[in-house]
Amino acid sequence: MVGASLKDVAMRAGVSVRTVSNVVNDFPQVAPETRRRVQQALEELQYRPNAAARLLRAGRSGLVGLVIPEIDSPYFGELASLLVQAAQQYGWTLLVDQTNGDPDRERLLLDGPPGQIVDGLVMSPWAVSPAELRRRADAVPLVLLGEQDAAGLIDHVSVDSVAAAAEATGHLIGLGRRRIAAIGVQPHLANGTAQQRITGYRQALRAAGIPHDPALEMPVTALHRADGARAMRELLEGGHAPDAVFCFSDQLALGALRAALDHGLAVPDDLAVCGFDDIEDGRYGTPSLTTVAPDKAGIAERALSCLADRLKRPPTGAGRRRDPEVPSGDAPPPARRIVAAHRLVVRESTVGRPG
Amino acid sequence: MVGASLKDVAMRAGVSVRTVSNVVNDFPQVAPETRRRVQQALEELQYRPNAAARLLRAGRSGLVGLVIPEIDSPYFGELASLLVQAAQQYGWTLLVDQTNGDPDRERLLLDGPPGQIVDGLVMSPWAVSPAELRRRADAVPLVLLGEQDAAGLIDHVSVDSVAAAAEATGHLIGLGRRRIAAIGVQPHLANGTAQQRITGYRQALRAAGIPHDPALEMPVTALHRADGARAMRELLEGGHAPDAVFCFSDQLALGALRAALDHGLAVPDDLAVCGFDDIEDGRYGTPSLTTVAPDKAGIAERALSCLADRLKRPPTGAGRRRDPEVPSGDAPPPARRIVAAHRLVVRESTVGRPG
DNA sequence: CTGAAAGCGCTAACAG
DNA sequence: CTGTTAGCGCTTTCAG
Repeated sequence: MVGASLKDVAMRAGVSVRTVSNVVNDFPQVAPETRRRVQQALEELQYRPNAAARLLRAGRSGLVGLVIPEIDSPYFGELASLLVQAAQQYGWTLLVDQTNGDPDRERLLLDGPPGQIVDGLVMSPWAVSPAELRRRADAVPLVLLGEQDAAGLIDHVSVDSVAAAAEATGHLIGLGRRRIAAIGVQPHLANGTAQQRITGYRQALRAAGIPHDPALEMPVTALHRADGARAMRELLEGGHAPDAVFCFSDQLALGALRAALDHGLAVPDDLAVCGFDDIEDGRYGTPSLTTVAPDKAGIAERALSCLADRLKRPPTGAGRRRDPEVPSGDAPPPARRIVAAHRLVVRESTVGRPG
Repeated sequence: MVGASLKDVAMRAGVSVRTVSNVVNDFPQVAPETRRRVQQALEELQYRPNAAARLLRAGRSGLVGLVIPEIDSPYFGELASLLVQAAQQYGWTLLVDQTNGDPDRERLLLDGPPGQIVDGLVMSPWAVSPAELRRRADAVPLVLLGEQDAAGLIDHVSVDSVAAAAEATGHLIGLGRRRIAAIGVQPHLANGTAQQRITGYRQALRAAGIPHDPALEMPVTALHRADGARAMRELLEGGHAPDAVFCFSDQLALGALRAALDHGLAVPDDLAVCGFDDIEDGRYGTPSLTTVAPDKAGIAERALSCLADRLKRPPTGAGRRRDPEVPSGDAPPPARRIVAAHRLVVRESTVGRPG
């Protein structure tokens, strides 16, 4: 006893499957009396439309996927949660998967079951290049998250990292700091996040006439607390002690903060610390963390609305026909680059306790 | 140009779909030469098996679902990440969804697209009762996470929360504390987590001959930092100042910690704080947090191995026939209750800085 | 307004 | 070893 099919319901109600289908899908052209009978049969048999069959035939599952490098990681966690909720507004169910930044897994999720079953995908790529993603975007409507330079190839939403990093650095400069370190350089990653943030950082220094010291730009392998702590320790032990540090993520900042405290430094008096992401831990730690807050809700909302626009076009399913000779009438709309808002949130780690 | 089907490949290779299917599924009985030809056609046409069709026909998608109340929330985030990785060992792709503890959404995910498309489900229910879940477990193999009393109805893995809470409380008592508060009572929730932890807490107090003071047992509406901070403030302002507090989650503890610090208390001297979950924030905060560490990797591994056992039984797909008259030979194995390990991790929030 | 029937892409009897 | 074919459950065209 696994589930009743349309046929079962049709037999019970004494109608054809067509009519049952019409009722299930709320099509108007059904006589009230017929509809009633069908609905009763539906109820009695506990009918649930088979998602696989629907998908095969209609090419729509009502599912959208979110593919991110790490689910644990407060930033992506918060974003995922917001996307799940935003998706409900569109009548979609959002499913999340994790790549760990592994290129093979990024490809697998795109090509395999999740990518095929889903009506559209929101993805934050770390390893696969925009050009390669572009090819898959023919198969699944795709919206990218993050700063990688998709160069107009794919729909894409992110904050202006260059400007945000410049603001954060400017805030530190405004506090009178001069030896400002940057933690979070990641030359090996395909996504341009770190690249853009270091650019903004340097811009702000230059604008203030502060010479740029490469020894203060710390690379990391990942954006976690441990990496931030390690970088801070190196800075402190290397004799390059800064009087402020701008970290490319809150997790890095939290790690750096802990390392500085362990080192006997007072924050913010000896060292001002600024992060990026505005995760919850930063708000409740001691001292609380000054940070760049991307408009996460806005990012979620705009990513999905962007996806919704793509999905207005014909579904990829059933009646589809792949005929290279006959180009599909109207060209797809050009890729969009959406810039989400951000703001600098000043807290204790740069200005101390109020009162 | 959406994708080549088996038929397309068959035509190109000059064989039947059967043979192509055999090659794709790595069946041995294919002549080497034929196999080669087919493989080439596969390659040229960039063939990807259609997941929907496969699922419809074979009743297997290779996907498993994880349904949790909140994706943001470090504990579930870490668990989700571990489950994603463990699933790869089994050749499954794990998809995560969030319910916010909403009963309707819990049901929806079980009945609708995600629940139907997936081969099995790992779920941490908050609102739907075990009895109701039991009914759905006929449709999807289901493994529960957390403490709710499934009473032998459904496979189920969790730590021994009573014992763990007693250990944590015992640690506080061993430190010489006597006015030990508990933060995290949740009488309204269907999952028995809070209930079990308060039970362990009281057990430990009783064992130490410490009278139990209801004014020290603080209810919360959610397990977040803000709730922990609020409860702590009430405790402090209500004149019931404790000398120690056991919080039912690390997030609560982190919130309580911040509130205590804001209040001018020294931790652990004036107030010792212990949490539950061992999330990363607790390890890197100042002071670092003493906590009960559930063996998350073990939970993930055992949940999936449990699911794997269920999946050895016939798939729910295609050839299935629902005939109430003919009971399916062998009864399903009885529900299992798996207890995962935990240990108390002592850090600064109860014993101060070492050295 | 409703029925009959084709077929989405795949797997797996059932032949040969 | 390989070909033919019957569906899985659904949507949808085409007729009434």
